[in-house]
This record gives sequence, C-alpha cells and structure tokens, in this order.
Amino acid sequence: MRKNRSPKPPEPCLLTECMQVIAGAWAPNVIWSLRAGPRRFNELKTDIPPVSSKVLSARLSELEERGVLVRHVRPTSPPSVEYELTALGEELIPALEAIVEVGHKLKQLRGYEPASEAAE
Amino acid sequence: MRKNRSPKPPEPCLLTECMQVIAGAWAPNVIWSLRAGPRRFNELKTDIPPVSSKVLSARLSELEERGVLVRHVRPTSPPSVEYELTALGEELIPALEAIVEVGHKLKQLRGYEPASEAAE
DNA sequence: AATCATAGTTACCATTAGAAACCTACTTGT
DNA sequence: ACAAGTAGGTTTCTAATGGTAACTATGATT
Repeated sequence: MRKNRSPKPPEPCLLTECMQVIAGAWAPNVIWSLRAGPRRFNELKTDIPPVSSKVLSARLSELEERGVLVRHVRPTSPPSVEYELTALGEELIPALEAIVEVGHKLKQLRGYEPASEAAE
Repeated sequence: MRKNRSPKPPEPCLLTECMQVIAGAWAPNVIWSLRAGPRRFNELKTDIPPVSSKVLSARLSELEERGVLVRHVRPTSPPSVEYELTALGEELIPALEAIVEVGHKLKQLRGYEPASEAAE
C-alpha cells in the first residue's frame, strides 16, 4: 500500500467552514447584491430573479443567524425591511470577487471544451 | 415607488455561472484535493472524510461532465482510477484559495459574534 | 369597500444528500 | 480450491433542501 503521493491539503476544513457560511441556494447572490449597500426584500428579489420569496426568506434568516447580515425593520407605512452586511459579511466579498473573476475565464475556456450536454 | 438606490451589481450572472460549476455537495473539496496533483477515488474519500461513496461518485461524474476534471483508468491489477484537474479545473483554484483565506478571518470574527445556535 | 404594496408564510411536490449494504474483478492467504 | 481483502463503485431507503403557487396581515390609496 502506498502512502499519500501528493502532499495532502493542509487545511481542508477551512474551505468547508467558509463554504458553510455561504451555503444554501442563492446565498452568494444575496451577499453579492448587498455588497454595494443595504437592500430591501423586494429589491433582492428583483436582483436575483429566479429566487422565490420562500427561499429568499429562508436564506436571509440563515445568513442573519450566521452573522453575515443584519435585518433592520423601519417603521414606515408598510413596514420596510432592510438587510445589510455585517463586518463578517464583508469579509466574504473578496472570495465572491474571485469567483466572479473565474466566471469570466470560464466563458473563454468553454469555447474550447464543449463538455456540456451535447454528448449523447 | 423608488428606483434602485444602490448601483446594481453589473454581472450577477457570472457569479451564478461559476457557482454552478462548483455546485453540489463536496465539489469544492474535491477540486481542492486535486489541486496538488491527481488522486484516486479512495484517496479523495479519505481526504474528505464525511463524503460517502455515492456522493463522491456522483460529484466526480458531474465534474467530469462539466470539464473540471478528467478520469483516467489505469490497467493495473485491480484497475485503478485517477482523477485530475483540467485546465478549466485549475482556473477554479484561485477562487477556492480566496475562500480558504476568508476561512481564516472568519475564525477571528466568530470570537466576537456568537450568533450561532446558542439562541433559544 | 375594494384594491394594492410590502414582507413574508404555508402547503405540496421534486430533487438532492446521507447512511448502510451490496456488487464485480482481481489478488492473496491457507 | 476456497475464503477474504482491495478498488471502485451501485443500490436502497430516508431526511433535508429547493421550487411553485397560493395565501396572509397591515396600512395606504381609490
């Protein structure tokens, strides 16, 4: 039996830990939408068209529990609610920026590697 | 009715596109484990202890279809299978590094913000 | 009084993930 | 020869997650 040939990743857990903070459908998009400033529920819904109220609501609660964002209720006529990133939430932005960066490169490479669903 | 107050994110879709490439349970960990070189099925399983064979197998198939990694079957005694990142797969590493970076900062901040599950 | 907007909640169904057992081909031990 | 072990999965079953659509409460507007 052989031992590890490649030097094993020193901290696989840190990856997982951060992923758990941004886990859940549309969570990265929510954080991304909030990076420019606070936004309201329906603004987030139009920022992220495919998300439903239910999932957005669930995601916002979870992200609040995780300390990624805060919820402010303002006593306007129909009470308006604003969501805003915390300091912890802002720490996540560089990672999301890196992901968006990769998004650009992926479009180029996908021209050469058609490994999508054209195959039988 | 008011219009968008914060300048809306210019490319929310690129985030989603990249996230779809690394979507699925343990997919980021698989890519992370492969960043140092090719690895075999059971090596990946021990790299990522909580993953089950079924999910790992599903993830590897998906990542192969997406062009993130390639599967090499080598005609050894019990045929051994190696998984290796493609060029596209390697493009993802900077994003994962950024996520790991954030993982470090999160540990510090979490000391100040206990918003986990202690609440009622 | 009926309607609308905001910020959700609820019910129902489809998909995904996780746990554990099982499978096939080949090698080694007795 | 026969049993067990190893590599790389697949199958089955259950639990959690996500998607769709309908519904709700409060106050403002017509």
